[in-house]
Amino acid sequence: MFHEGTLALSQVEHNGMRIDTKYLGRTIKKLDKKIAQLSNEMKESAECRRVYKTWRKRYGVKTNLGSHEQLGRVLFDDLKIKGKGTTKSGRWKSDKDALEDIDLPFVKKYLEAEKLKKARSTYLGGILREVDSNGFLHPVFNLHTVATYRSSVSDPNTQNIPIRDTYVASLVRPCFISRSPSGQICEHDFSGIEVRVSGCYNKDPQLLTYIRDKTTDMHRDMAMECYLLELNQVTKEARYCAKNKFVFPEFYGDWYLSCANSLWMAIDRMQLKTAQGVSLKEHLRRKGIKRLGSLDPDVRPVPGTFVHHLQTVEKRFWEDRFAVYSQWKVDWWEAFLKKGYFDTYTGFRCGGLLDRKQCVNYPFQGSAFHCLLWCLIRVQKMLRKYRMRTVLIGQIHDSLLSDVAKGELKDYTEIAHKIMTVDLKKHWRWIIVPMEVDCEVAPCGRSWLEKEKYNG
DNA sequence: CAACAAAGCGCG
DNA sequence: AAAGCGCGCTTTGTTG
Repeated sequence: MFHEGTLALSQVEHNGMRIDTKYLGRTIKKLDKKIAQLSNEMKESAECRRVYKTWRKRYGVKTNLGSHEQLGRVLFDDLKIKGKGTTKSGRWKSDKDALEDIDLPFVKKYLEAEKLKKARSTYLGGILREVDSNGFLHPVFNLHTVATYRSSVSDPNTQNIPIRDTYVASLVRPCFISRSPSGQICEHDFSGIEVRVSGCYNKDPQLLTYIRDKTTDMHRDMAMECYLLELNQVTKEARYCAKNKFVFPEFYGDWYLSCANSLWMAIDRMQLKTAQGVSLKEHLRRKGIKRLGSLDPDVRPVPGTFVHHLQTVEKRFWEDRFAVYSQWKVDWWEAFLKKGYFDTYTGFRCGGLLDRKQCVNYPFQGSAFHCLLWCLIRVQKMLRKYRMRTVLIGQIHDSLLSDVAKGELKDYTEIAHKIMTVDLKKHWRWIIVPMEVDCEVAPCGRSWLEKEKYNG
């Protein structure tokens, strides 16, 4: 599969992604201006003066407003703001999490500037550096670099193009356009494939039911438990938080203390409410949970705190709800210790120095990607067989990116959908759950940003 | 100047 | 006992 995959991905490299170079140049200029403007405000506006003066006092001509190490010293040493601890080497933590609750205009501007600088240098700058004279990008796909036997992409990396922050996405994604004014950027995405594949390994009956029975909803149920909600009180946002701040972290080996913290912070940051409009802080207070509680691992959780509550949620999660999954992890790890390796269902052997979490996470991270890779190979064969003009232009772990030629959308999406949901399952009988695919398509000649849900 | 480590941040 | 997994890329700051 990797031999065929290498050939297929080299074709994807050759195809390349069309770049809107005019937009790129324009947006770089615009961002440079915005970044300079922000930097100016940090130095000269009245509301920022106190912080900037303190900074100058400490660093003089060495003042660098892009240095997070300097920022940490200024805020947490000089201005006595309460920090969020230090890194391993003893410097103040100064990432987004440590800064975003500080109510200073200077810090708000700093965070905004850092965000724009990231967009400017990593993304727009990276694209500009790599785009060829025809306006095409040809990123490099690797199958030999990743410990889990996933893929990686470089020069530039097109597997981490911004999407979650809608503003940054709206700056970067318009760069990626169809190669023809009548063509369409199209993306097929396996939904929840890592969870599905993990179900194939651990065969936890509860997890399999969640996957197979569409009337059930794991993330909704965990939102109910985490925030003590009734079914009719769960909002989309609460479900989102349960999914991304509890379920996935727990599946990958996180623990209740850090989950409790991020779920709790999310209430204010995302202004979480019940469906009826009551703030979740207030809601929890009515249920007897009045504060977060200590995040110190050595302090025993106190009843009436959110930390204590999450401890019980975690216990039920692993000991009652997903007990079979829990036991599978124990068995898989012990088998690895005994043999020194494990084999994935897709035919890969992982050995060497692995810790417990890596050992129980690698098999489905790799296997999930192999599902996508197998489909990519097949889709490309079909495109060639039917002499279609649609081309594959990328792959993002569980999704397939294409530039669909005029008049081929219906055929292409049918082919891709069938391969991903039907043929794949026939090829690998270990896939004992349904595979589901979301398809998104951009209007003719428009960019990757503008993809929207497509229904046959 | 190059090489490297650390910290940070984007994605699945 | 430790306290999410996997990547690539950038800037800062140090070292030789």
